[in-house]
Amino acid sequence: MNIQFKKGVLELCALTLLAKKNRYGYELVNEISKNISISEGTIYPLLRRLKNDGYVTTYLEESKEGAPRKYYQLTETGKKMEKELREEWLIFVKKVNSFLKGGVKNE
Amino acid sequence: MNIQFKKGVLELCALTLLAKKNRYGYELVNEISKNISISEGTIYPLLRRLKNDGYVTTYLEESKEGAPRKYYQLTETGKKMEKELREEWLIFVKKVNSFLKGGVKNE
DNA sequence: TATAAATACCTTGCAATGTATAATACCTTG
DNA sequence: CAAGGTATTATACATTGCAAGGTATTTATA
Repeated sequence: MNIQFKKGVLELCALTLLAKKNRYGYELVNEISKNISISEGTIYPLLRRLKNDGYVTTYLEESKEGAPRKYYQLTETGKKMEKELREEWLIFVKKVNSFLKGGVKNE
Repeated sequence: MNIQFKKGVLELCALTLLAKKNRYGYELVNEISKNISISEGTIYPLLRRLKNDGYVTTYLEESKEGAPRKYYQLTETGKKMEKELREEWLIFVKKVNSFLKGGVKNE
């Protein structure tokens, strides 16, 4: 899969999944991997960015299956960001598709 | 507009426009800019990459309106690439949209 | 003639972000 | 206690878009 397509979209995917419920990093990797190939080395730095930017907060919880899990929870800013990014994405896709269909305006 | 969304997509846009007819760099900047904000500093390096990778060939033509124009022409490899990238893009969009609609499989 | 503006091309350094790889740590099972 | 799955983190790297700046040509303006 084209690596470049993913840039910026993974953030949207992560925010979207977190908008439904709190999840831990490893879980996000697995969920996203079902549709888009992705590795751990991608998600964890992304989650740290989201936290640094104030879009999520984190808390630890024990797990019966291994190491403790760090859960990520959207902040209000994060929820707002999720909506904005989603809208931007839909507009962007429309514009690109208008190219593919040969319909460049004013030509 | 989100910069990251553009990654890789601009290449597809350029290839798509070139699939219709040969164009010069400055023209591509203007055409793409009608839909997606883009600067010359993005297109010229991109076109050089396309040439280095064998997707386009170039030739010069005089212009009455300014400096000579460097036209870009798709090679056979370039045409193939355009199709592939287009298909990859459409598949990718579908996958992302399946996230946005909340329909992550196997959940 | 000189100056400005538009056209057209190119280069450099930077920022953002995905990847590969490895290290660390926890827990369960044999 | 060693092995392997679970889970997080860190580092070095590659790609690509952007801003800023530069060059050259033509035409219009002063």
